Amino acid sequence: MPNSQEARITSILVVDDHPVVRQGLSQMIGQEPDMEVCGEAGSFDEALGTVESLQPNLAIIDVALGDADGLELVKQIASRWPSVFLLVLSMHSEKLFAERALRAGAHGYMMKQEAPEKVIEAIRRVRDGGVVVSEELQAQWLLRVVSGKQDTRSPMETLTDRELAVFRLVGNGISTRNIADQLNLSVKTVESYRENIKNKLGISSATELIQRATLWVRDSSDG
Amino acid sequence: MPNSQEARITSILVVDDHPVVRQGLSQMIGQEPDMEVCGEAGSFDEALGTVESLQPNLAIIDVALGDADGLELVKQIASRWPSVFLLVLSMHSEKLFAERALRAGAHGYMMKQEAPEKVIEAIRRVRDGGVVVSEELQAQWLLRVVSGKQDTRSPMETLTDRELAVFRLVGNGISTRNIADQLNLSVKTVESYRENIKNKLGISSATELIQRATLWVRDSSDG
DNA sequence: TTCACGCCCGGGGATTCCCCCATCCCCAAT
DNA sequence: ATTGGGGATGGGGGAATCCCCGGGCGTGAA
Repeated sequence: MPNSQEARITSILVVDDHPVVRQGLSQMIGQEPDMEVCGEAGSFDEALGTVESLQPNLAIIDVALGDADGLELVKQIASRWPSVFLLVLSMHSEKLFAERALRAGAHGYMMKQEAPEKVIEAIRRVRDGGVVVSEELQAQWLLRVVSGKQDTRSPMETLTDRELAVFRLVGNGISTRNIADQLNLSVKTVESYRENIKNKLGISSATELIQRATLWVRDSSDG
Repeated sequence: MPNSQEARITSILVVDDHPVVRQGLSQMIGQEPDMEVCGEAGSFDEALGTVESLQPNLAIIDVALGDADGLELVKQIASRWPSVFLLVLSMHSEKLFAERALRAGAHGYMMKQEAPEKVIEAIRRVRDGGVVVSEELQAQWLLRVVSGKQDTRSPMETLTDRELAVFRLVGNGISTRNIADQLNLSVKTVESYRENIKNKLGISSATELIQRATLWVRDSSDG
């Protein structure tokens, strides 16, 4: 069983709305002998279609697919094709998205800032059934478990997946109505999310909300 | 059809804090016969160093270099090595950064969402001394030239004192009502100013106005 | 003078804001 | 099995705003 390489090659689907990033990942993966890129997708719907038609062993997914939500894509793929391993890639801090990604059904989370070798290594570990998060975050989670129930999370980390998705779209300059259309929700629901966000972040007005969201999207940091 | 290809090859420096993106750009460029990647940089300082040591013909620069500001890098390179052509790449909408990039000294602005062929084409046009922005923005700027006199001023400079004051307050997250109180004006007056600003800056919605004002206030305070 | 333009204000319909609240579902603790 | 928390979804309704339209008033330039 340790032979016959052909059968062991991991087929990978790359999902990112930036062609440049897809190209980079495909190139990196193509240089490895034990994996290959079987397809690419640049949008939410395209990703679902290609997962169905290509049946990859693994998918690499960006959390920010333009105005679409990568975490939502992870949830849908995880529920409809549970055998597909999922590695989430993002430019955002792990503190904010790693836990959400894993809860959504992903097997690993990695930042785009990481070196190519790290990404390749992460793919192998996810493919082999492992879980990938940064060591700092692992240590932090362990600490949280050991030290009891201290909630040391920052306000941003208390946001729900949905709230965070709305927050990101607000930062992209999308109106409440368009956010509702984008997420297939009622305008009233989006309004509720915006209120919740404001409460959790200690924001009092809509203009401040747009401000904070704009700066957050631009700096892609946490806090 | 020309000869002596060697002498015509454009040497390019790729500046981005994400290795994956550098890999993608390098790969795309490497497939073209008339250009090559002579180096990569992942940070502000590294970029300055490699420009000095490698003397590339052209540099592709991301506006978001981690904590550093890509536009500031553009300014410095443009002033110290004026012969280096600069193409700014970003994941953000052109409406927010394209004009800033050009005024900082870049010769082109392109979004990462664009297809690889578009990026390659943009490199060639910048290399040949051209300017690259999206067609929509070109049309918008042309319209401004045609409709009025040849006003080479930045749209920001066309704002009147009052409009600028309102713009600054909007960027600080102050509501229309509070702006009116603060300036001892009617709410309707402030609304009119906001409308005027939107017209002059080519902004269509209130959220975009807050976005633009927020970003403007942010980097007119530290830079 | 005329004319352009900056400044100040208003009407009015559409939309959003903002604070209430309700329902449903899932899951965990009791 | 019951209770209770939290998340997701959305409604009501009054206030505030957005957004396009318009008007006056002053000043300086043609």
